[in-house]
Amino acid sequence: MENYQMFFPCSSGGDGGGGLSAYHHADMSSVSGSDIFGNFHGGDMEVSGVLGMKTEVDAAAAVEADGGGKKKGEKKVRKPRYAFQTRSQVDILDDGYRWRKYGQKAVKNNKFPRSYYRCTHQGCNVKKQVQRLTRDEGVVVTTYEGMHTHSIDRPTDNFEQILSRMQIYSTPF
DNA sequence: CGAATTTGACCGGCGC
DNA sequence: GCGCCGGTCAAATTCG
Repeated sequence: MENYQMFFPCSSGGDGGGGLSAYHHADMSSVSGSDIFGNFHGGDMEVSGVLGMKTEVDAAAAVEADGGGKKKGEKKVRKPRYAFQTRSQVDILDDGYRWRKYGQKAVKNNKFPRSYYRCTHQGCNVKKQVQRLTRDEGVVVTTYEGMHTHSIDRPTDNFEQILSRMQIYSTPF
């Protein structure tokens, strides 16, 4: 009933994301290694269509207000991270939600800074990251973290509409 | 006037 | 134990 926030419910088993596994911030100290999505399209594998997505369940800290005074034994709430790689020259990939930029940091492996966004909805602690690939400025990686607990504030007709919008921004020459 | 955005500083974790 | 990197928050500013 409340699963329309998922753009792509295709995160089901099947592939299990066996193709994409480059998103690891483990080697933050090592210069060569944290090439996020660097080899993603480095070879011949490029985003032909509109986006390349990777779904991964990463165990992270649980930061949820329980409202019940004391809370212990927090269940391992995995924070699903969804990375969308889109080909667009503009970083304003409006998916229909309201985002508030709360930080911007530059990455070593990227000459472009990474933007941190957060959902402005109360109780919706969804975070979004937007990063541009150094090798391809036309490629924007949007990483969604968390799940929206409210409906979209924008008239989202269909995925095709969003995709169409993305294509509009993407001007292939 | 209110909300959103910007930039800087601070904090925590991990590595060495 | 110290240093470095990444991430987040906070205050000030700007735009609508």
